[in-house]
Amino acid sequence: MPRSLPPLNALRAFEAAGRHESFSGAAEELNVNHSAISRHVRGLEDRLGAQLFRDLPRGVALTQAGARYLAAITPALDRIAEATEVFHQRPAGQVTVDAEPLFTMKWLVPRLGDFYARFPDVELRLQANSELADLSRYEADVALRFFHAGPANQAAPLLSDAPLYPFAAPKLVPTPLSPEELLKLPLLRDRREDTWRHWARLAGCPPPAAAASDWRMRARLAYESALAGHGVILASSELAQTDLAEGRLVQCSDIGFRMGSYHLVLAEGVLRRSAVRLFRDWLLDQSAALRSGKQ
Amino acid sequence: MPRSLPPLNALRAFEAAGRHESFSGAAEELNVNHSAISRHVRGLEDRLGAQLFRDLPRGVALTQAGARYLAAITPALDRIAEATEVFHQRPAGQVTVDAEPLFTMKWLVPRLGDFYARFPDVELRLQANSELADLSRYEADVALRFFHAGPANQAAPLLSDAPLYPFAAPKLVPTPLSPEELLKLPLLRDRREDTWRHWARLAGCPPPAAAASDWRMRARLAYESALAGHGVILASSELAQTDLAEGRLVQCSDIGFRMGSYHLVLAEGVLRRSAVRLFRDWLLDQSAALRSGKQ
DNA sequence: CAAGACATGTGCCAAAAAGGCACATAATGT
DNA sequence: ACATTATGTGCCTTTTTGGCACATGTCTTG
Repeated sequence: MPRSLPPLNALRAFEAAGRHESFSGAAEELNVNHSAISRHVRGLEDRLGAQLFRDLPRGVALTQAGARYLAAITPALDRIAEATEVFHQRPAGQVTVDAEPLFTMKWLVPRLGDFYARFPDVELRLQANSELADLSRYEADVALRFFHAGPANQAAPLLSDAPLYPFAAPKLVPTPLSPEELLKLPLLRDRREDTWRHWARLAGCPPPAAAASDWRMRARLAYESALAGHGVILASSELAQTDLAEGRLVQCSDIGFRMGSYHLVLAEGVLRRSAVRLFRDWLLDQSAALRSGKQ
Repeated sequence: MPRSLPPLNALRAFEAAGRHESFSGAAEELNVNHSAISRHVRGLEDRLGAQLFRDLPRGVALTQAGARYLAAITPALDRIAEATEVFHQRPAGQVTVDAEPLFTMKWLVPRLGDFYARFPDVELRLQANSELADLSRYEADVALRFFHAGPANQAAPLLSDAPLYPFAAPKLVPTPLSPEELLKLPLLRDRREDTWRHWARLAGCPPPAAAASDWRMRARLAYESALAGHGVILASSELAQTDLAEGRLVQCSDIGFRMGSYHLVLAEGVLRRSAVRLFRDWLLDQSAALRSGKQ
């Protein structure tokens, strides 16, 4: 049941001619010669097998069928024009974004160049907070947060569910290691979760013994320590992406797992602001592009 | 504020591609090569300055902006297709038409050839009644009636408001006459109205004396009598049109007047039937064409 | 893991559509 | 009668559209 549409350019000519009840008027509106309108309308009439205009001593008038048709076509084209309008306005405004520090630095900031280029008139205000707090407390419009979330969460769409893998500076570990060897290295531990214990279980090894370097630190510090070659970190492959690509980190093992995922949380009612909608759309597109394999 | 529409053919390509989330699929639907779709979409993206699709490892997916746009475009195109559909179906059905006998013969019947040619599957059932009767009494769908009507009547649109002029067979009156001479000829009078008295007043003459031939007869008979050369008739110039064109009648004077007009009356609810809508539209178009000077 | 199938991008060229110009017709108003 | 307005049409140019063939990159399958 492929839908059968009339020639759309002829339709635009007809619609303008119908509104003006004048081919010349339509021609002027569409910046073409009157003969173009005349031909389009005639072509459309032939194609539809119906007379749309009637000759007047001076000009033309819609027939009943033409008037009826016009009454359907005009709002349809209006709707198209309206939907298209959106792309022509350069949206402006501020968006306040609250995100976890490591995510901000390693995921968000590297992509913002694209956003700034596309929407130079939208001002992003970045805030870094680790805690899962009420958005209104920080006066943020959107927050990017890590949840131990279940599956699809309508209210908080997924941004990143990349699994955690072990990463280290290449000077510490020039080449992939066996799990046993890896667990003998200094393990950088996040302040909040003992992810290494979980990893060891997955790898089929005994839980790693506590060591001098096992001080648990904030994610941001742990990551910097890994970059400095002080140990191995379990980090999201998406966060590590740029450092991996530029050789500052290497992936030490194929064994990885998911602890949760990053999600987008919106403050009440902010979607009414076009700048916020824009940022949200852009974020979700970035996320989808990342997950679909390409950049 | 000329509305700015995107290239509509590109839009159709985008819409199909968006629905399928596949350029090949869209190409198949539109019976073109996939490269045509690819180019159209790219052109639209360039023109809108926004990305509508994202590359997938295999195929494409809509971006947020693309999805939002599609959601507006699809119903608009649907609406166009729906409105266009009407022209493709060959409407069928019966329409029962009740009209005054003279109007039927001299106005309606001469034009019906056009109707039959356009809508061969619509069956017209013609009835002739002189009286202004309830439509339902005759079981007619539409009636064509002469009113002494005021101006625009929404419920009963105008069909013909041509003025009455004196007509006669050329063998009786080979050339236009002065009113005085004209009033000496046998005057054919309609059974219901003494229109000659009115005409004489307009022409600035005394009311015509009663004569042997002044028998008032039905309009149809009066008209036939005029054709046969038995006298002069006051008749609507639109009704006399064909006989005038073919030389069976000549107009005897430029003095004319309006007694009322022919209108279209519809029975309750019959507009729900497409055949009736069609006949009504056709009638109104005929009427408008006639009044606008051309055929 | 190699081979084939899929899905899309692109250069090049041909076909088709659209548009402009000039002129014709027809009606209107001075 | 004549300029003006509004549209139809033949002829030609320009623009758009589309197809083909090939390239890339991925997924599937034996």
